[in-house]
Amino acid sequence: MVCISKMSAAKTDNEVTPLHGERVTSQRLLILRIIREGEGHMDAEELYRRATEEDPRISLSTIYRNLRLFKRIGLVEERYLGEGHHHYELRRPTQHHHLVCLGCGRVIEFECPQTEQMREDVAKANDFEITDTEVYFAGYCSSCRKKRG
Amino acid sequence: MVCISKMSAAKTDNEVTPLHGERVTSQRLLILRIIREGEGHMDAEELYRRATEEDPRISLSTIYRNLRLFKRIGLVEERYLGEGHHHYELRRPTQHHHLVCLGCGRVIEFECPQTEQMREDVAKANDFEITDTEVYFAGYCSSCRKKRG
DNA sequence: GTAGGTGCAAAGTGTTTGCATATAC
DNA sequence: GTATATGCAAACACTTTGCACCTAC
Repeated sequence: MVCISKMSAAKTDNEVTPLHGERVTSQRLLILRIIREGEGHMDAEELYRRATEEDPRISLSTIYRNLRLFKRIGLVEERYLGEGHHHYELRRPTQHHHLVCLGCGRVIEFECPQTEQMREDVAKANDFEITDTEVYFAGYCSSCRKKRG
Repeated sequence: MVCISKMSAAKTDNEVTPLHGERVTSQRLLILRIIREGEGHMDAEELYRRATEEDPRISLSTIYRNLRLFKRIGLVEERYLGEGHHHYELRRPTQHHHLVCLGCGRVIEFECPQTEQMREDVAKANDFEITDTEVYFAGYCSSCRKKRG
């Protein structure tokens, strides 16, 4: 379930409510829906590809413009998982992190309660207000390890 | 002190020893020295700018090519700290992580012993061999918070 | 009606590559 | 001498922007 500050996306498209002067356009609904359905890590290109299937006239700049918007209003999070471009996912209430296989590119999500404590410690120690947290591990999964001996 | 698998850089340039067939060129020495002296987070452009001051003929592609080499042989680590490009730093024996101010761009490093435990847990749970670890926090430092009220 | 969003094509970044020349070994 | 690095310019991939048209409010 998504329900954040300025624009919120509910279960079905038509329930989306703009709360900030951001206009509700068919493109925005479509993009949000695809991100939601894609659950997980999609880059702009993939998002564009899928969007085009439903609305062949949609443009890549609209994708990028709206990703930036969604990011800004906190609906979507941007991740750099080490391949030269970004992945996008809906912001979820529970923090979760990423484990990436450098062999096959597979991305595994995991949760990590310790992070919360760490975050507080670091915030306090540096007098920061921390708004973003990310833990990133990379390595090789068991099947990729087998392949390379 | 830096002393890793295939090529090692010691205190002064001339002590550098290639251990892997990688040739020791003046450009490589220069780049490594600048990364070392720059201590911290320099992007390729900044590295290039400084290198040009000492060797006006050095080219940006040499910078990139060698950054890739250094990364591959484990001398240097690449970090994406969220501004559309990478930062590079010498690999150090102690794991450290990054706290970035979204207001002024300042990067603070911190260490975090808990991460080691986390890493082991995640590796075990997913049957991974984890080779890279990164914890990234972003937010606002105290002076940027004041500015924006 | 108007501020704001879209599509398109063009421009920007950051990064990589092909090739002839130069250099470490 | 030969394999490997370099410099240069050209190509790339990802992302942003300018502008005329369109649409949500």
